[in-house]
Amino acid sequence: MEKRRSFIKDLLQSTEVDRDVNVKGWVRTKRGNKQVAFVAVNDGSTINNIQVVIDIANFDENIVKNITTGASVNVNGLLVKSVAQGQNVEIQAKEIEIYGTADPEKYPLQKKRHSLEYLREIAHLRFRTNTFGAVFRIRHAMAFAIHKYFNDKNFYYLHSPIITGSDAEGAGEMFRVSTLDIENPPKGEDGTINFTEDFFGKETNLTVSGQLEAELGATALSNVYTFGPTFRAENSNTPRHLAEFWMIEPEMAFYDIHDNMDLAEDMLKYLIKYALDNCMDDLKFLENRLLEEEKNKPQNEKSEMKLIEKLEFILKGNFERLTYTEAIKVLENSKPAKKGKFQFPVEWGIDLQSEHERYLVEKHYKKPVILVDYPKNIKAFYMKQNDDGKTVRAMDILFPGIGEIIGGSQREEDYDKLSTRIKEMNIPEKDMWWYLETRKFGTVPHSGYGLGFERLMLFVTGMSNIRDVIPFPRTPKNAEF
RNA sequence: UCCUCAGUAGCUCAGUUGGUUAGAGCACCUGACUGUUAAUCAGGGAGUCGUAGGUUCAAGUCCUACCUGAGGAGCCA
Repeated sequence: MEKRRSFIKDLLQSTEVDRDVNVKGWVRTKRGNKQVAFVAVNDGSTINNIQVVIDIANFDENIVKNITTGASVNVNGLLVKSVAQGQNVEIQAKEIEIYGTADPEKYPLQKKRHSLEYLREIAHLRFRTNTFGAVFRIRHAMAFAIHKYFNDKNFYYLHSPIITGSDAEGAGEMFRVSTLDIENPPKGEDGTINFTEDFFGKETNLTVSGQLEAELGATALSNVYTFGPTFRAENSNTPRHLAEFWMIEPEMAFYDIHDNMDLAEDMLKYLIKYALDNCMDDLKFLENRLLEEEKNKPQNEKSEMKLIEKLEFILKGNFERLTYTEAIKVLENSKPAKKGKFQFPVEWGIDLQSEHERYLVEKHYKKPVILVDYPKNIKAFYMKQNDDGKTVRAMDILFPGIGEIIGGSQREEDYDKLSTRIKEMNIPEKDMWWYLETRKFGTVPHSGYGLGFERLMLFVTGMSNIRDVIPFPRTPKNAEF
């Protein structure tokens, strides 16, 4: 009797009407009068709801009463052309089963729009909103597109370890992993904690980067990428940082820094195009949401482009590529520098501040910028040294509104140069023996980069807080859910 | 971690130089309406004013500390 369940996404596109269908989902709204009720049902397959029309006379009073915002329902009915404006098809209900009621007095979501801050406090339910439905459908699409992109390019997906015994990445503070009794840890004669009694027989932490391990893979498989969770115990309280985030780290043998930049730019464009080709309904919703949000803002705070326009714009042109040294010159000759408007003065050798990056991307070039050849003193030990003795082949890709979305480099493949640099920077060499051996045996020029998945998500969705593009954000003082 | 701002009904917010019984919109409930589209109209219930101290005849309002959130900065992806 009961038809197989259809997804609402498919029914809304169907031209085959006057047939029995079954949908299962959650009630978004109910409208109507004594005779007829209109129930908007959503099953997550699309941002759009299907309208279920209930002839009240044909249904038990309790059923109709319990169809409230948030309730889960099983609907059998006839898919028909809608006689009213607003939707092409709707379902004339024949049977309705309520799986679970949602007490309207207590259900925290209303038909009306909520603030993102409030929804963050009910992250277990925020999936049921249009905004987060859209965001997480896009998040899936982006994750899928990343695998597809690399797979189509002969990259292998490499699982780098989550637990790491090396703290040499230098990418930030780490979370310790230990099974020792925290109240009463075993101690050596000198009073320090004896980690040889710990689970792994040594100090271990959650990974801050899979890069070093990816490099090992690349020295045999040629092209690999990692895509996994990454953990940083930094006390960062910004809309761009998480303590737990997802990072994509491709690593390519026989790639120099230019090949590296080409790949990174191509990949970003591919991902943005994928979103435009596959997530239009959700993007349109998010675009309207942004317009609504900016309605009351003063003109100078409004975005210059609408969301979809902004994404299409990225596809059109090439990213601006220049060296760090050239960027410093541009900044030195800029209006804000001459008027003393920068809070941090510009000079060769400094690490660029947010205000400098934003000037380059948002004011000067007005498009994504790739900076290369940074001073070696402000970059990591593994980056390939240039012949000038001052710079390394590092590259950062800066996006409008986001800042650094990708950081990467050509890696130093020369054993002597690398081990000298490790000594100079006081990195514990004994922990790095395996990394150094790849330079001892059949070393090759190679490159790679790290893409912050949530930063990509910020850009693609137009959301402004990184906590709203990951299902369960982990930030300082917050690990609820 | 630093700087700034905020915390009042389920949600979003107003609340004057400190002064009667703390308000509005939405949501919710009840009623009306023969097809609604954030439905509409009428009525109703709803509050430990973030927490703890302090000043005062009197504190939502002033002071101190703390908690939580947001924005900016640093760290970075």
